[in-house]
Amino acid sequence: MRSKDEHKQEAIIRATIKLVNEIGFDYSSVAKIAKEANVSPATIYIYYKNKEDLLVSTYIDIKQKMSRAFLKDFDESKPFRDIFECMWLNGFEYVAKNREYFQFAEQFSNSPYSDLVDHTQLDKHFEPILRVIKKGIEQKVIKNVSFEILSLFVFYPILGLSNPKICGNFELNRENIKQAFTLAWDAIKL
Amino acid sequence: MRSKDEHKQEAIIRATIKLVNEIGFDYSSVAKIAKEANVSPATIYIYYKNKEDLLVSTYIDIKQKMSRAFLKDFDESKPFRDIFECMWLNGFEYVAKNREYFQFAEQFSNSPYSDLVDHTQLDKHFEPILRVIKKGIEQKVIKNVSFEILSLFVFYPILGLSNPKICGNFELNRENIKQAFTLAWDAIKL
Amino acid sequence: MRSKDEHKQEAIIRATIKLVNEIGFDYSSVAKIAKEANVSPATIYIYYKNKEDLLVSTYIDIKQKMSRAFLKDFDESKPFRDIFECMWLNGFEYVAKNREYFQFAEQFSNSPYSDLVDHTQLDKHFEPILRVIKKGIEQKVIKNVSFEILSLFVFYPILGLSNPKICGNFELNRENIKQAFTLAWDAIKL
Amino acid sequence: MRSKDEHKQEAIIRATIKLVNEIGFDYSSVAKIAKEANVSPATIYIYYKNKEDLLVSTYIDIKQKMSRAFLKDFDESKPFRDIFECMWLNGFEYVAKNREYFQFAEQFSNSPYSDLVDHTQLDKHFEPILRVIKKGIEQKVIKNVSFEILSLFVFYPILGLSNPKICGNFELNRENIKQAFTLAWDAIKL
DNA sequence: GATGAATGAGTGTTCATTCAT
DNA sequence: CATGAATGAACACTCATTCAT
Repeated sequence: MRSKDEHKQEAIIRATIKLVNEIGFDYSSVAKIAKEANVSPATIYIYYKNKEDLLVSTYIDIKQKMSRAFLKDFDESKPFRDIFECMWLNGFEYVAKNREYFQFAEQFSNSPYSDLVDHTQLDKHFEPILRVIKKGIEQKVIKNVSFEILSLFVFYPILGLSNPKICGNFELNRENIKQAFTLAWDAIKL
Repeated sequence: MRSKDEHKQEAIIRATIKLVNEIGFDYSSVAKIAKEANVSPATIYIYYKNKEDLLVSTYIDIKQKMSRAFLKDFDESKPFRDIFECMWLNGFEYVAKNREYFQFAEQFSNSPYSDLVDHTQLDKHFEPILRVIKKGIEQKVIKNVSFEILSLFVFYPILGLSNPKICGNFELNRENIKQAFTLAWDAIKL
Repeated sequence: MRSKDEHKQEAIIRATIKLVNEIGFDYSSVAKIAKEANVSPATIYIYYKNKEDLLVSTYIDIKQKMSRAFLKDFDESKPFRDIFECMWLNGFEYVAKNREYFQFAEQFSNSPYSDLVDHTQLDKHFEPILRVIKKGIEQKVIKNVSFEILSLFVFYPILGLSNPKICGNFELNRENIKQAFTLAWDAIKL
Repeated sequence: MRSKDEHKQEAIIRATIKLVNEIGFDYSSVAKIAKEANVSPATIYIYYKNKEDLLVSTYIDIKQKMSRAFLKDFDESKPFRDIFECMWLNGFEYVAKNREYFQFAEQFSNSPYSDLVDHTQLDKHFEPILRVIKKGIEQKVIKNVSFEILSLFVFYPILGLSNPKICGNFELNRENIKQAFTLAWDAIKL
């Protein structure tokens, strides 16, 4: 018996993300992904039940990595603004360094496959963020707005940075990041 | 290209937007769009060169309507903050009332078709906005950040509101809108 | 608009029967049938919903033709033995002249597609036969056995004649037919 | 090829017959048969050269068992009618008790695999039957018809009984069998 | 002997598009 | 102008079979 080749599975995931970003969600057929990964189309079906499974699994993988990045060095005992800054910068940096992941994620969440994901399950990983935000509101450090609105003005812009169609030739230097964070903070601070 | 024909063309556009939003970009085949519009597949090729043309045209149409909405009652002689508020609220209202347009636009800009659009041409419609922003920076009313960053924290969140996957059960009442605008304004004001 | 080409549909049916008989039910793929009929695989889907529909329709078509053949010159006023002989010989002749139909039918009824046919509906065409048989039993001309058993010893053998694997090099001349009918009649007569 | 192995081989044969009867010849893939037999697909290729070999071997196995059943208690010294009755009833009983075997056999003989079987070899097992029939004809006990026709009216109906599509809800009790034999005998007796 | 990973060729079906009417 | 018939190419997926372990 041959054992499952980790390299192959990784190659498949890489090929999936690459192709989806290059030619879009639709045109990324199983055959093309297989070719890009130097693998037979049939091989993909050893690792994944079907195309849906491949895409959903890849998405969940990315999301989990993302939540881990956001919560790196998370220390709830620090003052709100420090926690928030740490979290935001972590997120920013991670997205910036892994743009291709988030292009994929963006395309995925705009596809019908998105409905197949158990979002409440996935959101659990982001629960600590929610908790901190609530505390910030209680302490009257930030505005009392719903998490949806806050998210749209504070975290959603981060994802926009991964979209080369929105800011393709935009350089993410230290100064830019600082500026961007200032906008995010000013938006929510009281 | 009069009367009866425009009915058909409109039906095709409506069907395109509806299907793309309901079943996603990839599954929206020409045949299905034709059926939804009560038209033969061949008829679509009378009004549009091919599928690409249909989708691109629909996108441009939406974008133009959007720029017109943003610039309604545009009066460059007013003070910056008034112009900005008017513009932002117009945009917000229009997006809120035409969510399906922007779901389509979102899906479109994440597809490879997006590359086929002459963005510089499209951006011309938004040129007055750019001009006002620049003036605001010169007058030291708002922060001196690149248009890309500003856009991400001020206008990009508006689009997020049209995405039911982001804020599906979120009610857009007068108070919410006011709150949201406050966040946008606080983000950029000096 | 091009109108549906009867020749094409006929060619598809002919190709289906021919291929099923030559290479068997399993190996008769849609692609092969299309090639045999000098038609694109996609064309088959204009005339039939799917492969199942193609096969089931072909089967029903054959069965209806068969019932019509059995009941040719059917005259219920004649004496039982005459009706029976006429019916049986009609059937024999038809099967003999259209062996390929019945090879297909045999293969079909041994396939899982068979379950998809509304047999009670199909059997209605054979209802007159059933009625005559019952009368024969009442008049004590033939043995009082269930229709299933009678059918197996009287009509089922007819179908066997169409199977070249059972009697491939068997010549069906006038004398043979007479002999065969004698066996059938002796089997059931009282 | 001892102990444990025979268990496996038997399991494979059982799984083959079961699956072919349940889901049909075409859908019975090697992978599915392997799963049903709790065995790896590769294992099947230890016992059989390929799928064809598996199916053909299974068929021959069934046929041999059948000929042995027909010829149980075969005693050529008895009068013709007794030999015939014994043979026929043996056959009937065996088929009735092993319907699944004959469903498989029926499907097999309608498949292209059937051509791969050396029928003259197989028919040797039935040679004693042929010999007896010939004697019956010489002794003017039965009609002088070709073995093919005789077979169709006497033995072929027996196989029909194994086909649930022909007589699914038909109960095979002692009386039925007697009746059926009477039909068979009346058909051929002079 | 026995296995599951691996695959090229094939499956049924739908695609975007063209064509004759 | 408008249509449904027609199609080659592509789709997601499964096949029988082989191979390294």
